[in-house]
Amino acid sequence: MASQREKNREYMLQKILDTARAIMRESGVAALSMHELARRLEIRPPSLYNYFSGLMDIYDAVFRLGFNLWGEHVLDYTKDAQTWQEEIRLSMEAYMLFAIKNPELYQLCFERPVPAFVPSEESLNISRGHLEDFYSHIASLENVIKTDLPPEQVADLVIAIAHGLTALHMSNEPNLPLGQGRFGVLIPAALSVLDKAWS
Amino acid sequence: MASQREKNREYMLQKILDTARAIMRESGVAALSMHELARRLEIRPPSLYNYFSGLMDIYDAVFRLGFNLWGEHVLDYTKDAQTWQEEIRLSMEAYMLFAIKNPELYQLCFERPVPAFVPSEESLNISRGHLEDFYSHIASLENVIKTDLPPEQVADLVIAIAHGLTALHMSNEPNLPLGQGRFGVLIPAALSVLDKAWS
DNA sequence: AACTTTTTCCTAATGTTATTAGTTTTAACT
DNA sequence: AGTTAAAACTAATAACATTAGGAAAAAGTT
Repeated sequence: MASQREKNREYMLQKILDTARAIMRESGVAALSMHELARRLEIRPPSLYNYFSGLMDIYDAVFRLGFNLWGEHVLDYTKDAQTWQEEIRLSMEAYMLFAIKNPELYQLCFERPVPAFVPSEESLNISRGHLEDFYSHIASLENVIKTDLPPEQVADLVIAIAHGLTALHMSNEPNLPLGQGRFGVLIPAALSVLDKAWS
Repeated sequence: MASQREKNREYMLQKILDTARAIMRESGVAALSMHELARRLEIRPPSLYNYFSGLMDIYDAVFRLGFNLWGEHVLDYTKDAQTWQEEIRLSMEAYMLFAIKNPELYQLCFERPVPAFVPSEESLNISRGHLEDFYSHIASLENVIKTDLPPEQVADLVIAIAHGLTALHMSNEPNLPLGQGRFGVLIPAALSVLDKAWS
């Protein structure tokens, strides 16, 4: 029983976030501005303050959206893993694939392209939650991965490799699909190294 | 036989770059502004245009400075390596150490904290030169590293791991010294994995 | 030491941005 | 149809980069 007013508000909020993402994707995450946003929505900049408390609040909403999509994406992409090698390969692929498919969300969530934007505590908690999930996922593989490293370090090392490969892929050949390009091609190489070391 | 005018100019150029680095270090790379710079130098903002063509030109000069220092730093830090393992360990340590000691240069040179800043061709060529150096360095180890990967991929994988560990160290615990913290501690772990895989 | 010239610095102005205050319009609810 | 709350507007402020044009200063020259 959402009132008409609530429905209108929801609709406008959605429209603002969609437009914000479009601007970030077209012109870079940092190109988002209240003026450009208002221009595309055919309203005056101050009207946006009826929906968000400021530009950073819009970034924060997109940040939260990004991590929610990220959570679903990883869960779905890694769901059929049978071995720890597959688990780690799919995790790395999921990371890079998310960046390729949603460059604006990847940049905002995993890099720091807008220095003035600092995610709110609430938003950070969402991202921390996903990290915890990954930690316990790796912890459940403790007995099958043959290494002296504690499971948190195994997880952190995997995260670091995935992040390194993805960051360099995105800054060199962001348009090449998964598995292609100077760094995109290296996920199997990284996995083979881990496999040889931990089997 | 530098004239007085040339000496004055050199002195002021140096003072501007030093102050720019101080601002970036204190308040973040993106906090650099002509106004703040002029404020600290006790001049009016337009006067800065006698020395640089604009804010982005100042970023470019610091970028170039950063890569020049980076080149010297790596050369010096890795000079005593005896084995390929040591070579790679020192390379990774050099990367993270440079970031810890010069966070403002690391961010500007290896991340993209100021989206409006795009390094000039001249500056990019300097950075490309250092990459080439690293490539040929790794290529010279081709016969001692036991892997099917071509040397460029070995180098890229090492770069990606070093970058991933460093980026995450800097966004989590930038003040902890080399070898400490969640990601700072992982260089030996990464090296052990590579050693087991490629020995 | 006086003169000339170039460099350096300044003031004033333009256009961009985020944001706030206060008011009017719109449209939902009664 | 009337009431009211939401959502839009205009106007204004303050920070910023940058340009134009002129004043001041310091170097180079006689």
